[in-house]
Amino acid sequence: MTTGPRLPARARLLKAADQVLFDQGIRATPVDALLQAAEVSAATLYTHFGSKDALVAEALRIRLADWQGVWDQHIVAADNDMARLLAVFDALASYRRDQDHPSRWCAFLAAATELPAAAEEISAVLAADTALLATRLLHFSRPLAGLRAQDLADEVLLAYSGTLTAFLRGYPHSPIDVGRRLARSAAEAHGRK
Amino acid sequence: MTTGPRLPARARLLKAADQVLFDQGIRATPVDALLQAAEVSAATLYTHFGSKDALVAEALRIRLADWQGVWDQHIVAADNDMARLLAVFDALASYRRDQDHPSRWCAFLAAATELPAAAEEISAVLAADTALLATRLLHFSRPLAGLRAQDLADEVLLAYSGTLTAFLRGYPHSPIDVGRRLARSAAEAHGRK
DNA sequence: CCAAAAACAGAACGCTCGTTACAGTACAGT
DNA sequence: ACTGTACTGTAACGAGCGTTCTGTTTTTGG
Repeated sequence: MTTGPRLPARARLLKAADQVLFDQGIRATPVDALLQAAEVSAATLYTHFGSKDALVAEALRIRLADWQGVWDQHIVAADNDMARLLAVFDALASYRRDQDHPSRWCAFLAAATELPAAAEEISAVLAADTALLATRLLHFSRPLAGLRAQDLADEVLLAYSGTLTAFLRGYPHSPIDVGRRLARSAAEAHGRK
Repeated sequence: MTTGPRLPARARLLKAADQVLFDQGIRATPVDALLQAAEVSAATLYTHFGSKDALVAEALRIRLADWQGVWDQHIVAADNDMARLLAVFDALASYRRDQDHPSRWCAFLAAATELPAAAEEISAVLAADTALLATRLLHFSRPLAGLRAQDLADEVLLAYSGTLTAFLRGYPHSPIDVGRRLARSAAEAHGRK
């Protein structure tokens, strides 16, 4: 534990939210548990965020930005078209290995499921995540599938989503490897034509 | 509307649970809404099931049995190895087309997400669903991938799960078709080797 | 060093939800 | 007709939750 000089209350709250909420469940975690994890008083939470939902939304936005950053790193490290397309799986592996971001499967999909009547704010993050994936995967699909790029991008997004879901199923065959294989064979199939 | 001679209370409850709970959200739907949808009084629910969670569990078990039945039909209708492997996607399409079973994406995955501290009873259904998928897909993979059957089965399960998740994302490119394509190219890739 | 802002602990409020209790009604089988 | 079972409508309870309030203490900056 790198306990440093103790973060300010707002940051502690966001960190606790990210670590507890998306791992134990959003609705299943009462505000009190969050306060305890963040070592913060109730009043502080509500002066900073106004509501639990707003804190959830902010934590989701930050998680999306973090995730995007990790993905970026794996993209620049890739040295060919196929590796760039598959970088999303390496990014997922490294993001999940990071103990700072435990989560049962996917924070965005979980939020959409747990808060169906979610404030615009919350469902917007899942939309943003989906849009980010769709845009980038389409971009990386072009050199591999040409006119069929959209089809390949759809397929890789599906493989990626399936990988996330496999964590929820507790399926034992290292989902990330399976997802990568699936995406690769889809890409090769398009390349052949 | 085929309003028949009105089902008994227990059946009305299970039907309402299946239709409302898995579409609007399990936790998001209060018991009162269920009672109203089933046209049943509170006492009746609790004499029959004992708790909301028990009703959820029973509705999930029935849904799994129904789904398995639909899948069965599409398996026997298939006339070659590839069609049998891909029948799971046709079954999904026909199950979703059925107005009796609306659901935002997948009842079992939703239940696992919404009720993380779920009674053994509830999480067991997701485990049973996963086991059913794993077993059957492995069986249908064998003639297509031989020794690599397990790998292919894992891949198809991932494609299937990804398809379900795509509904939650609201992704616009008919997820079932994408999933089927993905599964097919995985199978062909194994067949080639 | 002092004033202003930020954070604190803890109690309390109001609401929703799951669940139960109660008294009354429809209807089956014998 | 009688008895038991299934069901109804309504009201109430108790717990848990998100949120707010009060007064006090700590931190910060000029």
